[in-house]
Amino acid sequence: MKLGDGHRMTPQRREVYEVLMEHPDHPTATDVFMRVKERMPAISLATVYNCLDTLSGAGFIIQVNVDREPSRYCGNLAPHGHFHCEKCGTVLDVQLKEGVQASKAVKLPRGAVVERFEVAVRGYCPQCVRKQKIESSRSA
Amino acid sequence: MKLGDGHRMTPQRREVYEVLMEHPDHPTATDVFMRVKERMPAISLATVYNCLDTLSGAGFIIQVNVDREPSRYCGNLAPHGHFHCEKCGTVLDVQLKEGVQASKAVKLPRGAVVERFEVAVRGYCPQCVRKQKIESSRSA
DNA sequence: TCCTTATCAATAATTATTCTAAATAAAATT
DNA sequence: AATTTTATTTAGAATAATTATTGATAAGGA
Ligand SMILES: [Mn+2]
Ligand SMILES: [Mn+2]
Ligand SMILES: [Zn+2]
Ligand SMILES: [Zn+2]
Repeated sequence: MKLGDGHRMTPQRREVYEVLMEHPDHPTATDVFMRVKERMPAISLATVYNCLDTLSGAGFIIQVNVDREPSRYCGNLAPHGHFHCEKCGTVLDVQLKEGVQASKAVKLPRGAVVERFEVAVRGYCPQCVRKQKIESSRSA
Repeated sequence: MKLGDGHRMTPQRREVYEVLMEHPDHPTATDVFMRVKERMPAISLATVYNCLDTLSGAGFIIQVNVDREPSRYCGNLAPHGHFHCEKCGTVLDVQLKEGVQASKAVKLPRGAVVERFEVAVRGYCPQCVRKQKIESSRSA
């Protein structure tokens, strides 16, 4: 993996990247920090932030924002949307259906240039919905 | 306008709401603060935050998040997406084309319950694109 | 009226993130 | 190889947006 721009693939960057690939669960910077620390105890949170920034700047990973919550990071480079569970906080990749793209989905102002298109769905994940149902049936 | 829940429509809340309706340009909390302050010099930024929170909690306005930037607020309750200009920071409402809704646009995990569906487009607004073109043609 | 709840504004605190500065390391140049 | 330059890491300080706390004030209901 080359980073370009005179950026080097350092051990820290490699670990950060590996961790993201091993567990594609959209961890936060702090999550990544804790995971990398297991194998590289001397690493600092600031370095993890730097690595995540460099890697996303170079296009190897994507920064995913969930409202005002801490940013999460995603190694899936295919176009996709995100589902955020409001109960348990899980973030899942969701595939965009065929033909769902900026120019098709919204009426863009004439002359605008599109750089990015984001689709986010918020709600309750199947697991949380199931639990909720069980609880409400018990109290009924 | 009733807020429900025992929440009152106070003068501060009314001003905050009015300001949002007068200029539907997706102002930040600080923008709203500055605008309200003109007519209500004693108001504090914290109160503006409280009002924005109460109003969005009650569903009268929508909190719009632009990456990690400060939240913006929108009085347009119709379903719509947002276009963010990466050059000048403008946030524009964009209409969703017919049939663009969560269940149609993405392959949701089976059993998930949708609460919200957000579409964001990032890029350069027509004005910035025009300026850019003029500049590049001048230097060419 | 008395009691409860809601609100406001000031300020402190929190949180995520970025910046600073010194130390280290790799790459490029001599 | 030695020197110079550039990139990187780290710890800790700083920042910016937002939230929580608190004490004072104001409604609303019994
Ligand atoms: Mn993803
Ligand atoms: Mn809007
Ligand atoms: Zn869940
Ligand atoms: Zn613009």
